[in-house]
Amino acid sequence: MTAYSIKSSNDSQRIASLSEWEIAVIDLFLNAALSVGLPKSLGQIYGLLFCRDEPLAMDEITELLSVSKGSASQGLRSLRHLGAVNSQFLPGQRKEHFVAEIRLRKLVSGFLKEQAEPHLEKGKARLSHLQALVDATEEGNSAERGRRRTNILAGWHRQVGKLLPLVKLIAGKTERSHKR
Amino acid sequence: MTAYSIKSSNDSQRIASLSEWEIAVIDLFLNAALSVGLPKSLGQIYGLLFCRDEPLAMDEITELLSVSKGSASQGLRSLRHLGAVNSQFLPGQRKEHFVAEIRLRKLVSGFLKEQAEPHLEKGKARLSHLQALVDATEEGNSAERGRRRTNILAGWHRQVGKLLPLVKLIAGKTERSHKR
DNA sequence: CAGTTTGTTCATTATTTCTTGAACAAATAT
DNA sequence: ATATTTGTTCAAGAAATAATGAACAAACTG
Repeated sequence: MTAYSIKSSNDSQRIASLSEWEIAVIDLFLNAALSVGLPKSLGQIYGLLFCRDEPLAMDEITELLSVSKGSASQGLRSLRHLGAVNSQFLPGQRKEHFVAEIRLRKLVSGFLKEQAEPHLEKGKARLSHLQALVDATEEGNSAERGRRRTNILAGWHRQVGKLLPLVKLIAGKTERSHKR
Repeated sequence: MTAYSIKSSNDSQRIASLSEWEIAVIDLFLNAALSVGLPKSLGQIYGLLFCRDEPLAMDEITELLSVSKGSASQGLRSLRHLGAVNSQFLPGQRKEHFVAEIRLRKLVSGFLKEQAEPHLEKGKARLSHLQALVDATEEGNSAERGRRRTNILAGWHRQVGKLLPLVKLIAGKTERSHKR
């Protein structure tokens, strides 16, 4: 789980090596990604960008992490969708360069927006479907039970709908400015 | 994704069939489980128990869902760890019987306790490790950068630590009593 | 205590998910 | 226009994860 090219000390040349602490950070994000159900390459890429002050281009990423071009391309796309990285085209440079978003609030809300909200939406549809099925059930124990359960689910749905915005809020609440 | 034995109407015999709305509920929980990174069998089992008023035994579960004994056994254990099902031994009955926990607050807090908190704990250890690595880095750009990043991570860690208890609270906040 | 019933474990198998890399497209440079 | 650089897509392979079922253990039963 750790096989990058380490660089012992001085740091001036742009790419081609990771310091030990950077490797540890990358590994940290790798694990964090897995634990929220995202592919590990997303974690690695974000971790690397998180370490660096200067924007990195895709080929620097593939080299430093030894991941394929395909993974880097797809990974960066997902990270952009999640709002976890931003890209910029430096004037004069052909390549697109990537930077990590480090504001926790943005990370959390991006994650919720991409991962949680779509499920909530689908849930709404499923609830109606369920409602219809219960209505189509001939009266009896089952129909009655179905109604009770549908009500519970609808209540949960409401609750979670209220919860998400609050989480976003709180995640940014006491956040201090980080000097760059 | 839907191949249970459906039962068209009247419901009195204990097991051996699922009504249409129950199948829909089970499928709903199957999807919910996958979306929070749990195996689908957990979702199915919970979904089934959620539908029923009476406690079910393991063999009823395996039969109704056509899952293996192994899956049911392991699935029920996980669900118990998560606090999502409770078991009871009815007097006179040999078999253990299972019931779904339907209080959202309990479900959320169980989930967080089992899934999130351990990661937070590990995170603490990782942060110290990281700190050590940075301290061991010879002074220069990299060390300075490492310090800044470590501070950011420590801040996030604190934030998330504050967030979790709040989520648990809010999840139960306005919950109404559901009649049984 | 032999015979059931009930439930767990774990090696194998099946399924799902991720990664790779080569082929392609788009944009810039010569 | 042709060649080069940059980035995307997607089928095939690799890796990770979950499900199965047979062998086992434990607890009851007569």
